[in-house]
Amino acid sequence: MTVRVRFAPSPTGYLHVGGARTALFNWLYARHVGGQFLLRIEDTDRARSTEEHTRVILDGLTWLGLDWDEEPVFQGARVARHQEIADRLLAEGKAYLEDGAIRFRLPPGEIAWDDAVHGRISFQGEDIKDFVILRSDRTPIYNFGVVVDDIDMRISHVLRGDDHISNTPKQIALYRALGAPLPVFGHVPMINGPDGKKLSKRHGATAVGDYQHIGILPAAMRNFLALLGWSPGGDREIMTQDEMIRLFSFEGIQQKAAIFDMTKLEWMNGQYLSATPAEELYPLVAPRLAELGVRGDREGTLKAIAAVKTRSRTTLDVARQAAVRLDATQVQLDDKAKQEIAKDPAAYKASLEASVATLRGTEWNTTALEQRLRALALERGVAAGKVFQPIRIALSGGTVSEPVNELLYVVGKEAALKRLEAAIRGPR
RNA sequence: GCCCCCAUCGUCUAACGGUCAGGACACCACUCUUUCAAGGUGGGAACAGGAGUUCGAUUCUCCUUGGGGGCACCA
Repeated sequence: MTVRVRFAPSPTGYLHVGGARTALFNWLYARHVGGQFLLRIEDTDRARSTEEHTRVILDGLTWLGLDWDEEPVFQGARVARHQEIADRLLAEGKAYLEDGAIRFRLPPGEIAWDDAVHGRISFQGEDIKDFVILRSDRTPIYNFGVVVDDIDMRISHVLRGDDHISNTPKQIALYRALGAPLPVFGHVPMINGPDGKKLSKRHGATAVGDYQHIGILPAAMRNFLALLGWSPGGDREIMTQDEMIRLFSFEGIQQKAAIFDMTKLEWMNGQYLSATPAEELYPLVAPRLAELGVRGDREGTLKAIAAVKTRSRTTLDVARQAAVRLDATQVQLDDKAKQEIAKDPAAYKASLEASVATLRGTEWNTTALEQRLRALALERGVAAGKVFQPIRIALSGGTVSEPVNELLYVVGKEAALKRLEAAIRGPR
């Protein structure tokens, strides 16, 4: 039997991280067993979904590196089919008419299934009310539409959020009434905000687009999401997509809701940033630089990216720091830098003057720069830091950066000397 | 109210009857060092509670408590 799993988002114009994770689990499973990953879009007239809304979902999945195997199926396009099946149920006496709507008659008795993540879950038919499958205007209700579509799509595994557990017995009853074989159901736990409540907009960024926007790399997001509620066992943290596919299993899925930890996501993003070559980061950073009004040539920008990426947590960070290196107008003294200068303005100035004097005749590579500045410190009888830190401040406006010799190199000789001279002329 | 799910450091988790309960994020030291980050070393930090089962329970069963979800002519 071919495994066919599907992700079924509502086209709300917004791909929630919880949904994205469910999609990722479905996708990982499909790829793990060599099956197919399909999409079923839960659009209806009521949800007033648009092409634009659907686009956001598909783009989000693509951004995360998830691909699908067949054209997405749209619930809204299958109304005639839903009506046909509902009428059949009505004719067979398995459903009845009430106020013009068709209501499914829920048989008594146990309804249980072996959940892929929870194990056996059992409900009693008596506890579940008969439910409407076709409204009086003959449009289908979700619980009915999914079942008909999933049967027609030959879905073998339904992996979805925990919040669907109580829908499952209703759907199983429908499968039975329709004489269709049951898929494997699996319910993955929710993702909660820091307060333990369902992750929602008031917790801040909850859409994958938000994370893309603040400069999270898709690979980092994917890795982080995979580890939220799933574990391959052991101590693995950073994994490639292939490793995740190879290691994925339902047994590793947690039964407990997880809390979204932004700090860890940023840490993970930092890991990926450090490991990603500047060339790959360039297309992500360049547009940010443009937004900041910085234009630099590709080569200079690449140098700047390489210099700052290990100290960054997001591509936005990278862009901000690169901007300072590429464009003097982006330099702004921060509070710590001001304090540092204020300790002894005269010494700050004197040190810079001495540095400028030696730097003018220095060959512009990191080795030579370090040698000359260290020699200068020796000459002046001060610790190396006394020479480096004023330069760092004058060049970057802050007290934190890559090693100063590299900073000088990245900024470039002409621009660096200009900045140093400006700093000597006057703090402002 | 009824039904269902869940419960290991603050957070993400490992453990599948016998471990000094391990790792990661965060935090705190120390170290490295021209600053910071990274790295390295070390530290504090958890089995919700109570009954069983067992020679032995974090692990199996039941109860309590606590959290979450669902009970639409929404999806």
